[in-house]
Amino acid sequence: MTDLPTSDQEAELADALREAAAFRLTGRATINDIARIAKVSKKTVSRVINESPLVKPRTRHLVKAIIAELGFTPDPQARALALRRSFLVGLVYDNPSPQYVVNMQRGILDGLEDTDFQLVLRPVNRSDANYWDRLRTFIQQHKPFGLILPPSVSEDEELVAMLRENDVDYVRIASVELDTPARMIRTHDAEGAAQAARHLCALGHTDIAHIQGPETFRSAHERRSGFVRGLTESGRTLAPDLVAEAGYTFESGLLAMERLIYAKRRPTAVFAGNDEMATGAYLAVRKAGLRIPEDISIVGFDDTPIAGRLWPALTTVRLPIREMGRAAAQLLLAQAAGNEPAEITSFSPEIVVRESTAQVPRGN
Amino acid sequence: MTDLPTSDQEAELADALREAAAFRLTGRATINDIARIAKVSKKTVSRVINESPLVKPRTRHLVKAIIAELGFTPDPQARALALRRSFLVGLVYDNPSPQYVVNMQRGILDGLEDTDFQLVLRPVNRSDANYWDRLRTFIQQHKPFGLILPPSVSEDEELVAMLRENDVDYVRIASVELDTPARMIRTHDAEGAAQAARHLCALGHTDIAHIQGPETFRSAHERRSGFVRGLTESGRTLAPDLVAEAGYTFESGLLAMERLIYAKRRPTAVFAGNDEMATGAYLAVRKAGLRIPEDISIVGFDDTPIAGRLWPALTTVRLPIREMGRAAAQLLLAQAAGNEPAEITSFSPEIVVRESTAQVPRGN
DNA sequence: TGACCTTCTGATACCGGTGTCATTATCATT
DNA sequence: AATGATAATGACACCGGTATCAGAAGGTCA
Repeated sequence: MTDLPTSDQEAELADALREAAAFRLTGRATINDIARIAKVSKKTVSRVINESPLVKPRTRHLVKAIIAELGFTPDPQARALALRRSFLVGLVYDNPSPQYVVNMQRGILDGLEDTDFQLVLRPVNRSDANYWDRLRTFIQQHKPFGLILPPSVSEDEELVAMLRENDVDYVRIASVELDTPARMIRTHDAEGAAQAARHLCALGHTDIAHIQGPETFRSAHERRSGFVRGLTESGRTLAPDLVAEAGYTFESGLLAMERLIYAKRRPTAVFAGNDEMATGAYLAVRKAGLRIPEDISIVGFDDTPIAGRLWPALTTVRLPIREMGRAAAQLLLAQAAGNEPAEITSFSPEIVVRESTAQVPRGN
Repeated sequence: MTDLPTSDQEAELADALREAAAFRLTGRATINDIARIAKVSKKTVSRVINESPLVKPRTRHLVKAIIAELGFTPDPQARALALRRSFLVGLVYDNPSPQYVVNMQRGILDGLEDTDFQLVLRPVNRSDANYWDRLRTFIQQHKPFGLILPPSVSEDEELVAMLRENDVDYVRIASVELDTPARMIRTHDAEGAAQAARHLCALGHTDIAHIQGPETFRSAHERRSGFVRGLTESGRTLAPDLVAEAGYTFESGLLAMERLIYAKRRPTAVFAGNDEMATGAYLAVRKAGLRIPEDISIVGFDDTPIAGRLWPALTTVRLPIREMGRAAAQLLLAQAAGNEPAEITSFSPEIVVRESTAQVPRGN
């Protein structure tokens, strides 16, 4: 009965809206203003904002109408204070590839669009002894809602333990299964690397080298072991002297490639652990007066924007980094809403064949 | 007399520190805890935190000692609520060059390091009609401490007016003088472009083209007019049919270069308005089967990381983007502290000659 | 010594929300 | 119509800081 529209109720609503309209230009409305105009307590308004089921539909409609009329949005600072938790989402990274990070940022921003959450950047230096302390200080001060941890930060179990202690949500992005489906985005790097191996083998290469990422990155291991698996499937092996370790950076890729070029047996194809190192490899090949792909084929990993800008365009293993960022943000929001996905969100990389790979040169 | 150290005072301090130490592991301290232990009111503690001169030295030392002992830091959310102003610094950008933005981010993060301020990212789309509304909503909700406005957002006077109305500090980064020294970082793009012109003229080029940035960017104008000035000084002119407008993006640079290559009179040198477009130009030149720099010399602008990763390495006009970001952050902090610089902070670009430019080809 | 002026300090309200818990409507039952 | 159970609401304290303003402490001067 009570919830049927009655002229009585409509009059009440009209009255309130009139009052709201009059209030409108006074400045920004607060929960108190809404409560006063709706003639309810601020707690009831708070309930409406938070979608509590404990509000009579009639009341809810009235309050919502006034909120809409005044364009009211709750103050994030006040909420943060009361909830002991802010609306910041931190992206913590120690990633040597800037391209990777930008793309991830974009994805996270996509996922956070039209929410109250703000993305804040927390670059760290894992090799710095007090990186840990600084991050803990940040967390305890700013009480971020959650953190997004791309590789390799995602692999730091101590860090994660600290987050749990401090009751901060997080999402880990990694190439191995490290956590529950609610807290994890998985990439199948090994599979992508195996595809790269198959591609090079299909082109007839046998002297195949690998520029490996740093030992401290799980992804570097995954990519290498997947690559080895792919080679094995095709009856090839990865010769130990054709593996050069580098640091996922351009410069280290350049140096690693130089070592390979001047090795006893020069490879005809190289798989670099990421695009950044592949770009360095390009330069080393050019400096040596060799041609890509005629003399040496190169394959990268990630498919960051630079891959398509190089010449010849880089054949690489595409990881949908931006989409991963978006998924990570959404996963964080889902945690907030209490929704636990049943399965790990995972992304499978796929090789993108461009122009940096070709048949093995004759005479080899 | 009162301020001389007395055994009495030392005893008081020791007592308080003992109590503080005992408190230590109870959790995170608040201003109330400090006040209780120091036996002063919270307002006095607040005064000490805010460096108010109205506190007796003796009291100040006592309170500071306890703060240090407990590692207390004021809660940013509570402060934000009381001050009606948060500790967020927003980077608002609508910049087609991701490299530019990353570098700027880094600089800002450098400048904000070890402060309470957090960098939040606000990418916008200036051509989107409601970009303005979204930004206003952000500002009114999150009450950022200040915003950093790189080109081209910095040129939007309406936006700036809105910021003033809402009492938000800001720093504008632009190639023209748009504001007071306290709110402005200036780059002398025209001078950099003139250097590019002189460089190309010195190499003997006469058929010189320009890939211009979008009309909506002041920097595009500055760079073009500076370039024209440089050419004029050397007795050359910029032929209208050798100007191609593009959008500061890789793809648009590619298309613009293609137009130039297939123009009636093919240029022997091209000055691109930024590195992103220069990268596109590289690809167009390669696709046409031409060589850099033997057939065509290319100069970029910005010196983003990609410049050194291209082959041949790109000759470009270096803008210290990261340093500019740091300076912008520091300027914002200076505004907070009430320090007004007397002169505009400005940065002069400088040409970096690499391998993409050479003597004009024989026969031209 | 008392009047008066500074310099310090603290009680209290406030910023704009949320949590707790008691109280009031509302409804189904008997 | 009275009863009890459940749904809906509000009073009040609280989150951790800052602002206001009155009052206390200390110093100067006649």
